[in-house]
This record gives sequence, C-alpha cells and structure tokens, in this order.
Amino acid sequence: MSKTTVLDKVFEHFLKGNGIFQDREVLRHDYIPDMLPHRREQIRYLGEICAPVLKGSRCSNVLVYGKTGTGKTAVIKYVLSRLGHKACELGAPVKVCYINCRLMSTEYRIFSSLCATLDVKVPFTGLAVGEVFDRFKTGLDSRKILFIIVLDEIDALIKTRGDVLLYELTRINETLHYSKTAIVGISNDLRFKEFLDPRVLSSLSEEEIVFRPYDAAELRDILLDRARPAFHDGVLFDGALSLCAALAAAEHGDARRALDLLRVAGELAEREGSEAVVEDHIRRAEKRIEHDRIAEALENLPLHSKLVLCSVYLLGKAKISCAVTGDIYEIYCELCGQSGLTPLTQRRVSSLVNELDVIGLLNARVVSMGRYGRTKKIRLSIARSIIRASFITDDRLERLVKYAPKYLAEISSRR
DNA sequence: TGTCCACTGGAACGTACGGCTT
DNA sequence: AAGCCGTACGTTCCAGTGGACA
Repeated sequence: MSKTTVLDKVFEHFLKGNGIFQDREVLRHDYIPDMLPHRREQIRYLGEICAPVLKGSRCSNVLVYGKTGTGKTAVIKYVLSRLGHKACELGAPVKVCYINCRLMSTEYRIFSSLCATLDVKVPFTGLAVGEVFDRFKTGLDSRKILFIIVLDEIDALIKTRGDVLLYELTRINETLHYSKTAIVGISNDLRFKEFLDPRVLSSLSEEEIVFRPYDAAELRDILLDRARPAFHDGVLFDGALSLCAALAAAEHGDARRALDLLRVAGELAEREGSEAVVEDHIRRAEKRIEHDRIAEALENLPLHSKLVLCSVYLLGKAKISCAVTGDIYEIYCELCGQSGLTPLTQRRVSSLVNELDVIGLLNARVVSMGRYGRTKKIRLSIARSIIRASFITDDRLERLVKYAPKYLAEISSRR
C-alpha cells in the first residue's frame, strides 16, 4: 500500500468520524474561559489591588503563590485583560507586560522583552544588561504610563540569576518621573521567599494571594464547564469525568493535568472511532501523557547526557540496579571511547547526573559508605524499555545500548 | 578517636560563538 | 574590522563530608 493511500484513509476516517470534539481548543491550558470556577475570591482581591491604576495611581506589588494548575496564571491574565479593557474605555494610560521567567531565562531577555512591549528597540544580543535597563527606563518614563509587569515562574529567576533584576525593578519607581510600575510575581515554589533579599521581599510582597489546590469536586466543576463546549452532547461519560478529576486531585489538585487527561482521552476515543469517552480512555490517556513526557525529555538530551544515561542503563541491564558515580563514569568513558568522543571530566558528569535527576530520568542520592568514601547512588527512575526504544532510533546510540562494557565484568567480580 | 576514602559541589576561570556598536 | 557583551558549556582546583574501620 502506498503512503498516500494510508494517509488518505487516516484523513477519510477522521473526516467521517462521529466527531467527539466540538471545540478541542477549549481544553488547552492557554485558553482563558469567561468563567473561572472556585476562584471568585482571588479574582475579586486581585481586582481590588489593581483598580487604583484606573484612576492614575500606581497599584501595589503582588506576590501570588500556588502549585501548578491552581489557576494563578489564568486568574491574573483574566483580571489584567479586563483591567486593560476598562482602562481603554476610560482612556487611562495602562500597559501590561506578561513574562514567563522560565522561558526568558536571562536578565537580558527579560529587559528586552519589557522593551519590546514599550516598542523600545534593542538588539537581540550584544548590549550590556545595564544599557538595556537604561533604555527600558528612559523609554518607560517618556511614555508616561502605569506599567504592570507580570513575572510568571519568578522563582526560576531567583534560582538561576539571584535577585539583582528584581532589586532593580522594585527600585525603578524612585528614578521615574512620569511613569510608574507595579510588579505581579507568580511562584509555584512556596519557599521561594527564603531566597530573596529582605529589601526586595518587603517591596515585592506588598500584597500576597495564595491559591490553594483544587479538590476533586472543584476539579469536576472546572472540567464540566470546559467539557460542555469541548465535546459533543452525550459523548463524555460521567464516570470518565469523575475519574479524571480524581486522578488530578490525587496529584496536588492540578487543573492543567485534568484538562490534559480529558483532551488526550478524547483524542484516543476519536482515533479509535469510539462514540464516547469512557473511563478506560482516561486511564490510557494517563499512561500516554507520562510516556510522551519521558520520550520527549530523552530525545532532547545533549549527547553526553545521553551517554551518561546509557551507562546507567547498561548497569541496570547487568542487574546492578544501584550504581555509584565512579562506576558510571568508568562505563561512560568506555562508551565515549567506542564513539570516538573525548570524555568530559568526572566533575562535569556529576553535574549531568544531577541534571538528569532533576528532570526525573535518574534518581541520585548522596550516601556515605564509610571508609569507602562519599558518593552518589544512582539508578534509573524510568523503565529501561523506554530508554532502549528511544536510543535505538539514534544512530550514535543504537550500537551502545547493545554494548557490553568491559568494566561491568570488573564490577561483577568485585561484588 | 582519628584516619581516610571517594567523592560532592562551590567558585573561578577558559573557550567558542553570535551579534551589536563604534 | 576591532572591541565588547551575554550565553553556553566546559575544566581546574580544592575544601568539605559522613561514616566504616583500625
């Protein structure tokens, strides 16, 4: 059968399908609905905090906390978008800039993105950060506006770059004559305040709003609200919806996860030509999401991280389930030799192991083995089959996952 | 109780690179 | 074209560490 025929059939099947979805976009996390159930209190409070800008005064800086999928970003975008409309009606000079600090990982990018909102031109790279900050300040002051800066995932900024940028931003009003700024910081990490300079903290947290996790019943309401426009009538079984809410509630009440589950389950049902989304679809969606997350992480790893992971894989395959840094480094060096690469230093490999631990592909724990030294015990935190399946498609690694390192025999004889 | 192992992890520094300003 | 800057990725150095063992 030619490829075109196969694809034709796929498209035909899709077009003829009974149509599970009415509008699947409603289930994406960046979709902001007209109603945000169970967040009335937070919406009202944030509205009260921001309202002064409509009368030309600066509003307080706000820190917003809550775990992922508790509606922080949605509420803030919702309130600020309404505020923007109202300001427009009244002719109040208000401008809002939303920045995700994890995506804009450097000070330079953050300042240049602030400049972009104000139509101040700065090069993509090449200027000193101080220079970009000065251009931002001058540009802002000349526009005579109230500027609200939303810094989402603000904890990412502190962990990587310290709080110099926040210090500068919180002090900026002292040097502005005609414009004023307010900062809305959003954090998933409740402990992030501990890392802040006290001066920055006191200025940044003039107001605080906490978003507690949703419980299963609340998640159910949210899903119900979204499912109505997302699915055709009678397609979604009640049990499936409840299961979805229960699974997400078990994982710290994450609405984002609940929506993902529902969307993927719908897509599974659609592809199968099912007439309804049932509990089994939800369970399979859960597995699919986890599998995709890992597969994507594996695919995007740099080569040396893949070699480190491959070393742990080979140790696991040889029934050495909990290896130490030294073992892994020996095998990693062997694999480098096999690939004609110069190995990185053990120090660097140790950092790579930590990075793999953070992503959740490895589990690394520092242990002391008495007079046999202090090291890290490292094991895989994902199934070996996933690694094999991913690496086998990579020309450089295909041979290595089948390789039998000489060092393995040495370890086995030692134990 | 002191020694010693096998590292850990912080800090400083080096190199390559892309892109801007002068 | 030279100089400067930020970023990414790496090396080198070294003080610090927890606990088994003599």
